[in-house]
Amino acid sequence: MKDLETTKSQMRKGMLEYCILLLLHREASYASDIISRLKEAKLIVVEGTLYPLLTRLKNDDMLSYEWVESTQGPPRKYYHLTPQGEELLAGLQTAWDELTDTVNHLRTKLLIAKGDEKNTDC
Amino acid sequence: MKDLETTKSQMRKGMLEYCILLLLHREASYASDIISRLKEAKLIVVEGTLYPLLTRLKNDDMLSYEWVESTQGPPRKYYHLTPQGEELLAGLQTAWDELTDTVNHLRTKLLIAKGDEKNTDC
DNA sequence: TCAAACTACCTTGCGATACAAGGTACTGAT
DNA sequence: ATCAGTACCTTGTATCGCAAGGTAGTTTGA
Repeated sequence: MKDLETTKSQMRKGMLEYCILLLLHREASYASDIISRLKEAKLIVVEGTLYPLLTRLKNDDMLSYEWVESTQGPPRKYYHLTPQGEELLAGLQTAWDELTDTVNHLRTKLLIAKGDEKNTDC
Repeated sequence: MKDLETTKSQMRKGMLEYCILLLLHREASYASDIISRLKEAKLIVVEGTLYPLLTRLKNDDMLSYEWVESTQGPPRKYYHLTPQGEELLAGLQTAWDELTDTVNHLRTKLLIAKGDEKNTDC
């Protein structure tokens, strides 16, 4: 039964963009490092997902970057939020809150109504 | 700037399946009614989204349905959860909780670290 | 010197999803 | 008989995440 895994994966869609903006809001970072940080936070992301996403955000003027030389290995592209990116982050913040409110509302209204029938305060 | 709308829409992916299982967990229902209920909960879903989703869940034995005659209009397909569907719902419940925990963790760790610097309890 | 390992960049092709738009069919009222 | 209302469903398009594969600079070690 692979459907649970599929849907769990689907649940992450869209939130990745939000989480990446969150990470970059604090401080500039580069792709490989972003992947490591998200993995620490239990959000597995791979290169084939992240690079197109960063490019999209850059093309929409939400991010910009500078090349920074590294003492070990090739140079790195450090991304940071533009003012527009900060606005987008604020908007996603609100969207995220509204969405969780909606789902939790549905949940308490529907699940408790069936599972927890001891509540007879009507 | 259409990117916010796009991403808000993305944030809903995967959660629709969860919300629909939530609705059907309480009582059987049919497609048009499910759309109305989700709209009340501020989750806009259209037919072209819902019908394929219901079919997918039925083909995976998460849902089953019966035709029920209506006093007004054509007969309706009333969907309800199978035992497997109940298991899936429980799994999605856990997945949802873990995901919101992860995101909220990232948020308090990163946003407050920058915006709210009065917290100097280190 | 040359090759292997490491790091970091990026692209291509696939499957899954949401949505817009359009189509079928039954019912009841004008 | 025709039109509005309800409920079903399908097709085509765009987007997204991911697996897999590719490029290139740096360091290490034989």
